Amino acid sequence: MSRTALTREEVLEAADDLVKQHGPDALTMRGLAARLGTAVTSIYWHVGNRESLLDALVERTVEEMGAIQPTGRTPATRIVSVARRLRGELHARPHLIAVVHERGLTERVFLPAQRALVREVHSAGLRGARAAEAVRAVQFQVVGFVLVECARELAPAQATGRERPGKTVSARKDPALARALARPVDPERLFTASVRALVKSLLAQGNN
Amino acid sequence: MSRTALTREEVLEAADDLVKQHGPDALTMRGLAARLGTAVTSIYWHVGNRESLLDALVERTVEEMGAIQPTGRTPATRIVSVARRLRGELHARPHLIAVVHERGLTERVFLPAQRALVREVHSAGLRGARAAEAVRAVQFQVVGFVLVECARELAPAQATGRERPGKTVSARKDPALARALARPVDPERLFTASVRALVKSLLAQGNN
DNA sequence: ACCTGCCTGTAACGCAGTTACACCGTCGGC
DNA sequence: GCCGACGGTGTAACTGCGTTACAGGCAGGT
Repeated sequence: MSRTALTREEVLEAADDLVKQHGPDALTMRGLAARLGTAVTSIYWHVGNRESLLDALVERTVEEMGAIQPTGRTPATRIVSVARRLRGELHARPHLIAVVHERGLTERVFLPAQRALVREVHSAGLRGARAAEAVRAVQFQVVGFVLVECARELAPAQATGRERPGKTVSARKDPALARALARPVDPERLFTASVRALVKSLLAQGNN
Repeated sequence: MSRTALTREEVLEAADDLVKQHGPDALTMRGLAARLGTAVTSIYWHVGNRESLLDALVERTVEEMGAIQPTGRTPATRIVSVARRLRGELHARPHLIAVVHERGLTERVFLPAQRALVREVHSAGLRGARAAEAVRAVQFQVVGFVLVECARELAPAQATGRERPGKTVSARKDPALARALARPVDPERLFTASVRALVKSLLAQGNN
């Protein structure tokens, strides 16, 4: 009956498609089996269970991302470029973020950028623990930011809440600020500004 | 039969307990009913459905957190203190983070610190869009960091991966860095350092 | 006495992950 | 040629989940 026998790779491919298109919740074992024109048990035979399937998907996608190369002249701009590229890669795979987060595989997503960051931080003159701290600060910053972004996208009518108007003292003194805070965030802009600010401080010698 | 009639508040309280102790996945309608010694339908009568129940829990907890007061002398240290306190509050409620994140209510969790941040940023001399950007950068930084922290805690044997030893160029030149990166992260330390670095840059005038 | 609104319980529906078990084909050994 | 092992598939079930249709119970107003 079976067309040419089912392979693990086929299963992963179909699962990846499903998750890419409709998110991780849409990945059901029965649905996957139906899509492949086979029975549930075959899926289990090839990939174990849903958990392993998701793990395999994460691994697959992270490898597909590969390493990240910096561009720019100064170490600071090169680090920022790495951060932006990492964010871009992650952002292009929102489904991955969801899966990774709910499975606690965040470390895994740190790695593609790690080596590049180490190199740049080092060439900026940072050594030892200080350098490691800088690398990790940037990693956390990027991944954290992307997580927040993804979470925000899930909320349609975010309903910024019942801000009683004119409540904040500064709101009166600085209407421009109030207006800016009322406007929706421009994540790209905010991200670049944040990373730039963070990196600038991290690379400055002798601060604490 | 019923002891003294079931009330919405009782339901919320029990649900809160359940989530606090065993995480949001442990909150099942049947389990909740059993814990309250009542039937499932009563739960539905009082809170609508699981979604609304979770929403109500988030609302409850965020209100319980209340506003956050800064301490310290300079605006920078005061902002850092707000960030640390917000992190502390969130960290004391890991269950809340999970729920909030998977429901896309991240904005909600930004608010307790918002007013304090606005005030401090303003008193540091930032105005208008620049000030708003600074406030948001700190908010994203804090919440993002906590999200990453929570995700990491879910992964028991994180398995930092197959780092082929000596692969990175800098690993040879800077063994201290390699060692520091191999060690587990100290989140508290890294958080403070990151926020401090970010704030320092944000408050510096005339940078871009 | 009866109706109405609030509240509770019984029993089911549909869908999820998972698995026990029977089956079918192919291939190596006799 | 036969037979058993093994890789792979299919049927049908189990459990547990959120949710709901429906049948009441109990108070109070008329």
